[in-house]
Amino acid sequence: MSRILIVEDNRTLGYGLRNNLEIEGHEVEVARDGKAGLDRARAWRPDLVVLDLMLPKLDGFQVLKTLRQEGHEVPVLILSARGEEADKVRGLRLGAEDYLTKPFGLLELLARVEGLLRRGARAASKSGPAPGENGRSGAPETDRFGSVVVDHARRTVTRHGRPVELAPREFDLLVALIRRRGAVVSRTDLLREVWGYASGAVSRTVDTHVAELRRKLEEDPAAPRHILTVRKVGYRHQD
Amino acid sequence: MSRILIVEDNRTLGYGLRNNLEIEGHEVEVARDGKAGLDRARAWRPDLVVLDLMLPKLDGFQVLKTLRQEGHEVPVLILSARGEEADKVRGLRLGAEDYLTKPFGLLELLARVEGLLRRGARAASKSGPAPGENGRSGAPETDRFGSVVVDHARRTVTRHGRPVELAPREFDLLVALIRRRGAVVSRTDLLREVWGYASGAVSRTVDTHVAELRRKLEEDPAAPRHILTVRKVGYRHQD
DNA sequence: CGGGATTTGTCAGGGTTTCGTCAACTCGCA
DNA sequence: TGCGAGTTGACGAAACCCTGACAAATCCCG
Repeated sequence: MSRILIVEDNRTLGYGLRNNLEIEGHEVEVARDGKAGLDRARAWRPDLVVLDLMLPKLDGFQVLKTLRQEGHEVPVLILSARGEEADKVRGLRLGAEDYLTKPFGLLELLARVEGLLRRGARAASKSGPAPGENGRSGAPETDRFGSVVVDHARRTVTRHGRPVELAPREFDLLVALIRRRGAVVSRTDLLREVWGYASGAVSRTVDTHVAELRRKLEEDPAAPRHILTVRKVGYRHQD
Repeated sequence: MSRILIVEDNRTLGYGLRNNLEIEGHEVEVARDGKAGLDRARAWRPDLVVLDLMLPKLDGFQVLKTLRQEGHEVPVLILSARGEEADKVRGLRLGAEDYLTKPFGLLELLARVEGLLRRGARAASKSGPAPGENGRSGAPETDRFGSVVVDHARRTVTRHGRPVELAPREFDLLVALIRRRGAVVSRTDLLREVWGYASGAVSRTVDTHVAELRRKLEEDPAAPRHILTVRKVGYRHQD
């Protein structure tokens, strides 16, 4: 749908992001250092740049500054290892649209990417879509299974029409499962998506949160019908 | 709905304004220096001009003066970096309709734009539309939730029919939450919309203002029913 | 079919994060 | 100088998350 340039030297992270953004339907390129990133941005004119700050050859700040000086208006989402407030301020000052500190969950990044693209999309097309804040790209506004309704914009869940309180991690986990539409998700993938790339969390963590979800959402938590265990692999969501 | 010309050399700012005004349903063009701005104003005949004062080639004062000399009565909203009273007076002398100093919140600008357009529309047609104060472009004139009524035009709020005094920031924050119609708004987005583009404001600022809103608007501020916290993300308004 | 090995479910304690609150401070303005 | 609005950091309370130990379930294979 949109063209996204990722400027990131960590190969694992770069590939992971590319994969997931491509699954979302975007065209993606990856540059491994600041110089290459700048060149690709100039030549390829992406709709969004995901920019790591710590980069070989030319750091993210310089890339961003140069881009802006040359008049590129492309929205930029900054990734930073340190959570330094100074970095954040500096980044936003230089004209970045958003800022994310590692470790971050994949879902959080995807959400921000979609947000930035939605905001920026209208600049190009003269007749923007109806101002009713619609015209979403990928995800629907709500999901439902059984008597459960998940409202993504509100970050709320109801069951039998009554609100269910989910903790942040629980909600993110639920979304990660729903997103896969029935496919099995390994614990590793869940940890990556929900907990974040650099997270060293292990052991019973995922299971505990799944249990909590079942307790709150399943009619009979002991015999789940929607959040299913796939032995030796992970979990799977079913309508 | 209306044609708006933005004359602003800062690309990031111009881009952001264009996006948001287009979301509000307006047709927008951006000129990056005074000369280009003047040309576009002559040729395109916008319904409103948003005019930066500090501009390359031809500063805002000169643009405005020339426009007026040539007989253009288009409403002009001046943006200025410095808050110099002299500038303001001079701008209004030259026939500007309104004046805003950076950094300003997005909402404040949007509100003034709508105000100017409404006023301008009436001036154009001698027999103004029915005095019922209608014919708006996007937002409704008032919002209500619980026993609270928000009058956008007057920037006033009542609760149980009795007026509630809100500070400017508090009112803007409330509007920003209401505008999203129930969706979660992150602290970052709130800072962007209410506090302004280049604002590096951080920490407890948003929370403090939310607390104040709850104190003034909620029946039981400790158990809010309308201005809700969404942990790890931000806040959400509910009818 | 049964025993052992592996995997998952459950639970509660404590460390951590996040939010609400408050008071001090700055700033612009009269 | 006094005032009100806005901002900030400190602090405490609450929510949340992780972990490790143990129980239950499942699988493997004899």
